[in-house]
Amino acid sequence: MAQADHGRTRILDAAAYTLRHKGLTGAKLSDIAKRAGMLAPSIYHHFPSKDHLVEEVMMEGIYHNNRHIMAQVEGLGSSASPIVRLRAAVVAHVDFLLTGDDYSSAVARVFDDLPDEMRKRVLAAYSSFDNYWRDLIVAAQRDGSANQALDPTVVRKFLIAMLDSCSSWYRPGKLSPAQIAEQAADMLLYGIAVERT
Amino acid sequence: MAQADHGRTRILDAAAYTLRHKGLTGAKLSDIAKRAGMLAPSIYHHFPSKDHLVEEVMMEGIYHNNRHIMAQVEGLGSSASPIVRLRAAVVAHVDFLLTGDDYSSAVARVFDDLPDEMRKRVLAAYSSFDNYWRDLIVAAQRDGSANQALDPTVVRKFLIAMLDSCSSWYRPGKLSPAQIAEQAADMLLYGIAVERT
DNA sequence: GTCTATAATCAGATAGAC
DNA sequence: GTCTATCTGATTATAGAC
Repeated sequence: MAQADHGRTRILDAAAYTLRHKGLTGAKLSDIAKRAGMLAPSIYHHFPSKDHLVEEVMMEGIYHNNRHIMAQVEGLGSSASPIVRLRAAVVAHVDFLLTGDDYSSAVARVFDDLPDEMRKRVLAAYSSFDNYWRDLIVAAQRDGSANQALDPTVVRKFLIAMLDSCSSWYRPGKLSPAQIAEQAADMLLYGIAVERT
Repeated sequence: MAQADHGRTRILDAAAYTLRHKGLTGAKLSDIAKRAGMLAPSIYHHFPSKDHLVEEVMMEGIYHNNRHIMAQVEGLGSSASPIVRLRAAVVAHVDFLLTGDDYSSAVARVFDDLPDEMRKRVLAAYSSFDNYWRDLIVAAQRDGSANQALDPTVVRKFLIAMLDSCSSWYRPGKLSPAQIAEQAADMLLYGIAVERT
């Protein structure tokens, strides 16, 4: 990060921002270039094609987010219970998205629209991340602190979709990113209802 | 529905299917036409532009889904408690998406990519729907059966994003649509955790 | 490393025959 | 009501000067 406006990095940042806000086909090369302070053809000096640029943003987004969540969870220390670890992951994920990481928001926004071949590669990179979530959920179930009647895969899909959505609807105002993260964690762990009926 | 392959309807169905599976820009007019059994220019005899066609699919999707959920909830009768009504809405929404309504799945898939003006109009049509969800949530909170510490708007956003996602990841196999719907309802109402810690 | 052309492609839309 | 042929505009990508 010492050299944040080195050409390549400046373009990647501009692409992440533009993909996040305009989607895959909405993000024109000229928009990205403009934000990076250059004209469209100049991008080709740094990247062979729009697809290559997009793919690099996706990979960065996945690894950024992944590293951040893992760091928060593992930072709890080995004494933390599985359910506490799961809660920390939820909070970290929401907080990361809302505190302005364009890369991970870009992934959430454009993933479904990627060309087939690229989506396969990005999905493969994502799978280690998926497994991490899965392990958090399964550990809590084995521990008896999470409902064993829930399917871990279904929980993971619903959970990630729910959390990823916040970057598209959140606007600063009444609630802070940290408060949204707490609400998400409470909702996911304890549900909307006060008690089982 | 008696005349399901009337020209207009055939095109709308084809557009809903194609938008659902390929997204807004991925759904070419030629793809839609092919599925409707004609060539692209023929669409212009029935619709003035791709945008008009897309907008009509969005509106249909919203009203279909809306009517279905309301019918299920109101069908419970006036004796049903707010939390039971909320659960019924969740189940109905998931079940509707997974039992093959291309229109509402198309809305979930392409909404964020719509041109600004159209998105505003679609959002306006959506707002009565949003209010219905909001009322279900607020009623349960007032009733004391839902956690009053949760922000109703945040709950609604997270809830809808979570439920809408299932049409993009669900594949028939181990679990049926009805089972996914039950898992979603249990997750949302009671949470992943067994008890508050 | 960025620019000014310009090519190549593709998709939405139109004209007009049948 | 659907077709063939064509136009138009936008966007990715290339060539080559500076």
